Amino acid sequence: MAKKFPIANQVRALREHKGNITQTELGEAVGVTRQTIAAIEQRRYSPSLETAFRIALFFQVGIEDVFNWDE
Amino acid sequence: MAKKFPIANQVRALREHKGNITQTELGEAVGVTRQTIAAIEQRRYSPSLETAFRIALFFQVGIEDVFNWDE
DNA sequence: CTAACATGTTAAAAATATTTGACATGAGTG
DNA sequence: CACTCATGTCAAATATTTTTAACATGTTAG
Repeated sequence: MAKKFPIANQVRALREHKGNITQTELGEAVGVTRQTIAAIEQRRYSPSLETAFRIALFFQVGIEDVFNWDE
Repeated sequence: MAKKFPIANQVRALREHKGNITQTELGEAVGVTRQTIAAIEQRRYSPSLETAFRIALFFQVGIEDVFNWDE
């Protein structure tokens, strides 16, 4: 079970670099709960493309600056 | 309901440009059904980030060459 | 110390994506 | 015409994501 999904991400690093945004704050900003942010950071599942886009938009970077293929 | 999701995509154009790939062929190549490809092309829902990545990889372009924000 | 956060984690429910199995149409071919 | 193929669509089932509501830990501020 629990096979980790094949896309790495920089969410935690971006949160920290962009002035210590909290999981809760990021979640509120992009419209998901903090548990969802935590699950994404831990690569527990593949978020929707829409959520991924919203996170990238929040940090004002491209999607591929947040998520990258990593099989 | 049925509000269209806010990300446009170039899947159909890419299929046609890349030598008339069929929805069925693309689906098989990326591991989803042809109905899923059809739904994505028609913007009926937000695919998973993983499916989006696999489509971009298939066409050998970046994710943002396939999907773009469009609220 | 105590109170307030930030994060981890989990189980159950709700929402959404995806599959499966149909049936329909139009285009093209023999 | 009859046939195949590409696509649209739909309903029901299944899978996956996301929410909600807890409880736990470590850290920091007063």
